[in-house]
Amino acid sequence: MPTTLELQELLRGAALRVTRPRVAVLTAVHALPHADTDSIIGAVRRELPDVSHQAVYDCLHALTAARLVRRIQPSGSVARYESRVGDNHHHVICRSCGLIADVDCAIGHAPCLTASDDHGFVVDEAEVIYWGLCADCSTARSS
Amino acid sequence: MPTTLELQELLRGAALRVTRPRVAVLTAVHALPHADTDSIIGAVRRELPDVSHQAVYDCLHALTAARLVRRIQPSGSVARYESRVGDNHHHVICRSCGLIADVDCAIGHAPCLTASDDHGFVVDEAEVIYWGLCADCSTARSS
DNA sequence: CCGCAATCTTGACTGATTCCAGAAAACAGG
DNA sequence: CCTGTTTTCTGGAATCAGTCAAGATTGCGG
Repeated sequence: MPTTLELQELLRGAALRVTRPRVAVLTAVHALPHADTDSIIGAVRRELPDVSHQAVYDCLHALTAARLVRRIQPSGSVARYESRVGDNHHHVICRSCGLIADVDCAIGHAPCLTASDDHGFVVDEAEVIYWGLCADCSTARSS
Repeated sequence: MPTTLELQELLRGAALRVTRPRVAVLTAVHALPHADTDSIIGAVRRELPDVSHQAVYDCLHALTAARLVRRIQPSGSVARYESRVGDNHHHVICRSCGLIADVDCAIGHAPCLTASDDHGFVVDEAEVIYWGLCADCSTARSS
């Protein structure tokens, strides 16, 4: 969990102005992995009650563009954000309760980046989502 | 491209009633790979001008539940539907123009289904999305 | 300390998708 | 072929995430 100072350095390093809402949004994303926008707005307002939802959307877009956070959006879910960036990890998602967990790729560092036929595409990222049931839901269902 | 009769058989085989809108929706999904809902509504209405958008949504849900079509929803895009099901293929998506193409998995028949640490999840499907630039956009950009 | 932009606020708006209740159509048995 | 039951379709209204626009603020380099 980075300190406020470290987060400010992150922002400066990305050539972004350091504003209270941005620090609060960054803090929230670090504190709540895979949170949706609503949860982030809630967390931000616990510190700065008067931040508009618009500001949170703007911050999230700016942070995403600067690669300080990553946006993920599994089918049937609203946008979610996470702070782990640049380490090429993937996600397991529970079909029943929506729980999301991180997984490091089984194949290696830059996994699956080779499609068998790339149709002329220049591929720069492979995103993998594993669908299934989390431990709790799977137990609940089989009993 | 299956005939209308074959599509009707598909519906019957899935224990779904054979209705004109359903056949039209199935036809549209087969004819327009990766089409969004609007395009499908348009295609359906070319044959049956009076179908409501609600009926199309219902059909798509019913067909999805019956596994006759597959719903895909990449980040930042509306829901799209495709007719290839059960053959474990994946998608390349162009970041610039949104073009979607099919790719067979490079690793084999049931690829990537093994996460390195599954967190107790029972995984039943791995979905892979390759992000990049399609041939056209990549040419346009480098020139 | 100044001034320029970038950023934030407010509030309305869009567009995709869903919900609801009544009307209509399809399958099964007679 | 005909009726009843069940499922589907229609049309309209509601919801919800996310976006737009204009004006007020604020961070930051000089």
